[in-house]
Amino acid sequence: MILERLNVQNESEIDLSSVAALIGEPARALMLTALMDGLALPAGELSELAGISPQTASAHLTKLLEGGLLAVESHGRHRYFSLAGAEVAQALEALMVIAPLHSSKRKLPDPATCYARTCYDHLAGSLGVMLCQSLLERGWLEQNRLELHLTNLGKNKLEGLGLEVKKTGRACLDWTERRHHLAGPLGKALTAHLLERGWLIRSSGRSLRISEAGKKGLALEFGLRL
Amino acid sequence: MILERLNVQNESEIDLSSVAALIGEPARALMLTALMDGLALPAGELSELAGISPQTASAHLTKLLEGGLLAVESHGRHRYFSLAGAEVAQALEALMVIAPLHSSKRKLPDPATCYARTCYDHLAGSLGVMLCQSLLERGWLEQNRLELHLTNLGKNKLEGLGLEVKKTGRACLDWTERRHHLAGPLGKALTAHLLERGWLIRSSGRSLRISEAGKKGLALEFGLRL
DNA sequence: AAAACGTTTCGTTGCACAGTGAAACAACCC
DNA sequence: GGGTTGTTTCACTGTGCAACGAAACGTTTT
Repeated sequence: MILERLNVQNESEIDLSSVAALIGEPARALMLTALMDGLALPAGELSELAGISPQTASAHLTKLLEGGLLAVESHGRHRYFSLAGAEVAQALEALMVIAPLHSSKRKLPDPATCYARTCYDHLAGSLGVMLCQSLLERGWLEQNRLELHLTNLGKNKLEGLGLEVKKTGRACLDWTERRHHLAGPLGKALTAHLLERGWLIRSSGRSLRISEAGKKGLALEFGLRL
Repeated sequence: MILERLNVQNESEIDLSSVAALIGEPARALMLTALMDGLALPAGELSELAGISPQTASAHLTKLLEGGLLAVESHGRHRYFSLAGAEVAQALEALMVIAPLHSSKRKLPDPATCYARTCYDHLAGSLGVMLCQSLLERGWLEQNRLELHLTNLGKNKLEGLGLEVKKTGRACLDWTERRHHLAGPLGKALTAHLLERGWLIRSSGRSLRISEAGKKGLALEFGLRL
């Protein structure tokens, strides 16, 4: 997980108006506000969110990066963008205060979404972090830097659930929890499994909720205390 | 069918990006920062400050007004613009924080400028406030709401200095001091006199400094303790 | 190996908007 | 009154930049 931050080529050119101009483009403003909860989102998702094509979004994200408003984290072929710091979120909030009508329209991070959501293709939120933690504690998973491998115990247990065992996992930083959750093919497969079984149910947006069966099942199979 | 005014008249159209876009234009940003001390400046001075023609400045100022970033006060043929509120200044500061180079380049209000500066055409800063205060205490000036009139004593004294006595003054709120100083024709004439005599010397920008002769003269003639 | 996917680069088009000169308007001065 | 000054309006030009299609690149998956 490499956190790169592009240095501004000509620093003397960057001033108040430049930063404001970066925010002052509807599509960019949408992407920035989407990141205000500190979550890191991939370029594609941001482009969808802003209602623009991936190419256009890429150009915008590059500018935001160069302007020091965003940080990026490359995960394979994905690039996860997040606000460069709390000061950026603060500035956005300050602007919202003086944006007449929208001070009422602005919504705080949804608690349900914080609890359980999809992070691209896998489970995130505090539930995702808890699950990952539990699998590590039980010895189903082994962590080597950012790689998460199934142990033999884990393989057996997952086979018992009818899951592919060839897949490998990857640690993904959860921005609401500031701890890792399980991503990569394994994370994707596991999440898909939980959805198929009806333990997790897609709610509005990326938010997820747990079914009654899911509560029992997750406690029984993965040792989660919910 | 002519589409009248695509400009944001409908407040529901105003959002984060619109406000940021207003600030994100170099000339407008310059004018806004010039107003960050809370001072109200006329359109002409703002256009000069931003290095643009009066027409262009007028267009910009109109937009800033419609966007709710500025307030305006008409005094005769002058229109004094000021920030619409403290929240605006706060947002501008928040933006300066995340403007890379300017976190180091950003200068707090210059102490010298805080001490003595021109406010359009008259003396402002703590020196301006002190002078106004002293003239009131000595009974040269009388205050009636925002009007500052010379008393007979004041007229005599100023005539002794070779100043016009027909002129009348106006109280102008000093934002660095949060107290009034002497403005209006009288303030202008008095300041011009101080400059002519070499008691005050124009420094960089609107900042002023006091000469040695000025220190003595101001103490002697106006009872200022410097 | 090939195929699928996420992302970026390139080339082009189109539009919003800052900028100006000329002129109108308004308030102040002598 | 006429002249001056501060500001705005109008009509027009030029350009910076967001947008997209097409294609290239790098990674992951089968």
